[in-house]
Formats: sequence, C-alpha cells, structure tokens
Amino acid sequence: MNYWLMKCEPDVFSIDDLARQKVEGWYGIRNYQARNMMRDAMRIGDQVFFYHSNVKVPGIVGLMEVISKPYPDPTQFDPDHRYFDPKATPEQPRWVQVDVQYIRHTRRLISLEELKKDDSLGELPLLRRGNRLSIMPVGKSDWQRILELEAAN
DNA sequence: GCCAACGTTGGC
DNA sequence: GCCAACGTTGGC
Repeated sequence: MNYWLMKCEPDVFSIDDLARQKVEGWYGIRNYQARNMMRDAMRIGDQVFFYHSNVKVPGIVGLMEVISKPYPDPTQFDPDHRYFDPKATPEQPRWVQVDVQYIRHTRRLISLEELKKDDSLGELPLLRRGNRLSIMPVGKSDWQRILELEAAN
C-alpha cells in the first residue's frame, strides 16, 4: 500500500465537503508529474492525507482512501469547463483522476508549520523547497510520524 | 497582494 | 531543441 498527500483549496473543495459527499472524483489535475504518479503508482486502498492549501494556516485536515483505478478526467472534454483541454479526446485522453472516499477528519489541523518543525520529516516532498505538486507521495515512516504528531497534541 | 519557484508555451 | 516570456501555485 502507498501513502499520499493531496492538496486542495478549501474554498473549492474542503474536507467538510468530502465528509458530506463521502466520495469524490479527484478531477482537475493538470500537471504531468502529478498525473503520472496517479496513473502509474496509485492503487485502490492507498491512504491519503487531505491537505488544505492557500489558506491562512495550511495543513493536513483529514484522511481518505483511493477507491478506484485511474480513469479519464471528464472535465478535460468539456469546452465549458475551466479544466477543458482542447488537445484531449476520449480516444486519447490526457488527464486522469481517481475516486477517493472519506475516512475521517484529523483530530485537529496539523499545520505546515508544525510539519516543518519536526526534524524527522526532512525528506517529506511537501517540505522540499519549491514543491508545488498537488499530489505527493508520503513515505510510510513519515505517514506514521504525522499520525503520532496528530495524537501528541 | 507579493513574489519565489516552478511548469508550459511558442518563436526561432 | 533551446530558452525567453508568460502563467500558476501557494506560502507568507
């Protein structure tokens, strides 16, 4: 099983929205690196941290699980959608998405600042300089460490 | 709202 | 295929 962190701006879609819906197709990924990870490495059952970005206190707010294989992101075919990609066709789709299911909120916000302060998380891609990917892998030991942080306060 | 750090685009 | 210009992300 793999572990991931996926970012979303809560103004667009928040952990509360996911809790209400239970399941959401994670559409709108338009970065090749993020797509390739989703397409090539994500598996049903993988565990994911839900991360709120572009807010006053960014950080991890919940847990979710991948419940589908990657499949074509329908918004790439919709000319009226902001994620429309004129170069994508149903025959040759360019972008994929997966479905994720709500597991739970974290007990509290685990802020980016707190993650940065933890010495053992130095290799976490989220904390590497200039990493703006919206989907990032999380090592198993980092995953466990972050859950310890959650419980510690 | 600023701006660093990217990724993408397109002219050549 | 290079690279300057441009757009975007996202923390601050």
